[in-house]
Amino acid sequence: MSTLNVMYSDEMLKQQLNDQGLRFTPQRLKILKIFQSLPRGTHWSAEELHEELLAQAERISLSTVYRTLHIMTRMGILRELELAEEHKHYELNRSPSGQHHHLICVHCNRILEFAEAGVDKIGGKQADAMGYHVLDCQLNLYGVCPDCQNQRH
Amino acid sequence: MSTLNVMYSDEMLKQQLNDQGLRFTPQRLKILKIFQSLPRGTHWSAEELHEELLAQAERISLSTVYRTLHIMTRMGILRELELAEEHKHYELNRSPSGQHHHLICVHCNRILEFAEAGVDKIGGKQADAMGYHVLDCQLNLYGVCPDCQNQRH
DNA sequence: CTTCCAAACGAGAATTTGTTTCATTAAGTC
DNA sequence: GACTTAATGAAACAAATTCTCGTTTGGAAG
Ligand SMILES: [Mn+2]
Ligand SMILES: [Mn+2]
Ligand SMILES: [Zn+2]
Ligand SMILES: [Zn+2]
Repeated sequence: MSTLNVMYSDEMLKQQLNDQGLRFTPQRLKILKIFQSLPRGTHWSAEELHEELLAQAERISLSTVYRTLHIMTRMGILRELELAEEHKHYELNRSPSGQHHHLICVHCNRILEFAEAGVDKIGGKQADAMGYHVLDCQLNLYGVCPDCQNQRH
Repeated sequence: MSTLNVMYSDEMLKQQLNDQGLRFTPQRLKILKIFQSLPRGTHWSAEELHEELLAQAERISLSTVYRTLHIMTRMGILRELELAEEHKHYELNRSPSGQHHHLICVHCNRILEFAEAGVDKIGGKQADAMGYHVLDCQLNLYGVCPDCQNQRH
């Protein structure tokens, strides 16, 4: 958790997997590479990741996509986001230094990111007070973006 | 939004519905009554609400349950929560005075509530800066509760 | 380098959650 | 009380995710 996950090398992934009794497979490496190649602010669903794999002529099943997303989330490599659509989104976990939060337009689903160190501090304090060990801290702001405010009828 | 929704009376619900061209039905009233009767900290899925209705011998279809949850969320009577399960949860909206956030155990799904005025302040500031009109501000802390930390193997 | 075994894989069935359709009912208006 | 249209219930449908199971393969051990 203290290293920047963007720098994950093949060897580091293999190490971290094997340490947990898990295996380093071409599928897992490929999926990590894809996330590392995405621009910041990209939040992909399992389906979107699968489509990209197909586009790159990688034959990785949807089952494996879902399995890998779960494992990498548990490992702290990815972050699973519950934004306001009917499916989950994933992004590279940039914590702690690059941690950020999300502003979601409930009309057009546009998502903006923003950094705010104060939130994580508040979250950490609250969790401590209740004896919880914090894994992730997500502030979601649901609202209406400027564009959607204008095209109101 | 300035009134405490817990006090919603039959007449207030009818008023607010009719003002929007919607109708005051026995089903909608019943669902509001149920949420008002629940203890704080109860977060119900559509399915759980439907089961309670059946238990009370109310014959309200699941379609109506979903429709009502959406409408009441849009009206600001209920709050829709994206906690880390595979379905949405609903609770009475107590904003702004009684607003609160959630601490979720990723092992046992236990949920604790906590109030923290600072979060909403930070959220409001960020949203303003980006021109968004905020509807809801939700801080979710994912972690491991004390019990689950102990029963670690 | 070969053997072995559990972990991981792919394919597809199954499940869960939520939405849509449509004929019927009933709320609100005059 | 009659009219209009929103709301309802039942059931079909759809999307997202999980499960099952036979096959493949990573990696440890010899
Ligand atoms: Mn993000
Ligand atoms: Mn709550
Ligand atoms: Zn928008
Ligand atoms: Zn727990």
